[in-house]
Amino acid sequence: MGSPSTAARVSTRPHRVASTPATRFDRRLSEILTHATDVFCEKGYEGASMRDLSRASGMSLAGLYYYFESKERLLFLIQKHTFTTIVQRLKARLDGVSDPEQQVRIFILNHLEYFLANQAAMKVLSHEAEALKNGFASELAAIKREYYRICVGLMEELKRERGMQFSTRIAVLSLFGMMNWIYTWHNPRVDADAKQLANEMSDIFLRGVMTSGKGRR
Amino acid sequence: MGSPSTAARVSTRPHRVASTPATRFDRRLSEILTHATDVFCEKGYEGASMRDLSRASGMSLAGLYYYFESKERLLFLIQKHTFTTIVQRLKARLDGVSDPEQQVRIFILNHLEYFLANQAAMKVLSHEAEALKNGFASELAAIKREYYRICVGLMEELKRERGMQFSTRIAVLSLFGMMNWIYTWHNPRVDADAKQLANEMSDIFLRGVMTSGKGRR
DNA sequence: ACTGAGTTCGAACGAACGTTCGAATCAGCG
DNA sequence: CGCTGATTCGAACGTTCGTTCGAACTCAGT
Repeated sequence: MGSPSTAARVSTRPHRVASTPATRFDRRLSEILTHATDVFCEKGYEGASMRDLSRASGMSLAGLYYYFESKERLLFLIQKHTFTTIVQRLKARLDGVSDPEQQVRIFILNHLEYFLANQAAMKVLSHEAEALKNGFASELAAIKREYYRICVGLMEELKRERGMQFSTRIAVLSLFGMMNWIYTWHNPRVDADAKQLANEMSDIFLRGVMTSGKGRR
Repeated sequence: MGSPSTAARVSTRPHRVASTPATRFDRRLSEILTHATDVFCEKGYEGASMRDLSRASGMSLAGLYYYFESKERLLFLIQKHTFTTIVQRLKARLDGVSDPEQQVRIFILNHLEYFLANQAAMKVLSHEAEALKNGFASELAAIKREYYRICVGLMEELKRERGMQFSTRIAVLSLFGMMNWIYTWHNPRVDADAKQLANEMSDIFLRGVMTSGKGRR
């Protein structure tokens, strides 16, 4: 309400030729999202001001509001796009693979590859998970739950196949912890690339969770 | 400079009898720290205003500044106290234990027990790790490094004793990820207590890291 | 050259921010 | 009681915050 009819929404207008894959509006918006992601990554959502975002994207303070109606919605757009993309890539990679262990290894590799290739966006996704409110929060929580459910499904399948016993919830959440914590320590000049890290973490996690015996202290 | 000579510092004044373990100043300060910890936990450091802290601690806005000279120093005091305490408890528990696997299990148990018993403080410590600047940041980084080094030491000892091969850095940082991520998911009404969680995570981690074979995919 | 929709901006809004200051209140002791 | 230093507070400081508004610019179609 109170805004121009076509502004501040993702374009639904037809684009005539394939020369430009999206409208000018969408292209400019995603440029802004990219710059905003870097600023949120560096200063945090609350710590970053609209004036910081203006400076980073080279657009005036007022001009930004042509592309989104609030700072909170901007964060939402960043998080939703990032999360949707990683889920979608995962599904494509899992397609056609049936061995449960392979599937879990693919899950970990997909997560870490995307994480390291889009460090800023993934840090914003991990670190600012609680910054959104109400409607924004619940829409994002739905995607998060889907992603979590996929991982739980893979683990349960692996468990059934090999007749193992462990708490799926603790295992999966521990795995997420291992993977997401990366943004606090990964240094591209010191640490290995995503493929090798994924192998190391997969080995630790899978060997840890397999091995039937309860292994009490 | 510009502040009263005794104010805004931890007391070095002698307290005469053992009836009160600290001065009135120190007691009041730690009450404020407790309330501030809850607010920082809920709203984040940047998201929490001094007026929020005033409301939560039942003291006037101006009154707070009698106890610390800036919002940043308040966060520093919280983080330093929390981190110092967990390191100190760890050292006491490790004393006299010589079996490396036992030592690692104790490390994990100590971390998780303290984490769950002081969830708010540990979330502030984990989540607001980048909020401090310059002097404050480096003093805290020193404690963090000491804690990290202790864990690395235990792992190297375990590695030597059993002739294993793995990257200590990746293993230790993965372990920290598993443990610290807890603040994003732990629900006391659903999840087990610290002792059991520590056992489950220890089993996953130790079994994952042991087992000599490289285990390539 | 004119139109009209799409895009950008300078300037300002009221609210909230962290911090300060001087006066008021309190507690303990002569 | 009255004195003294420790503690607390209301009121304000100047700055920065997210957001708004109307005017100006761009540019394809006539």
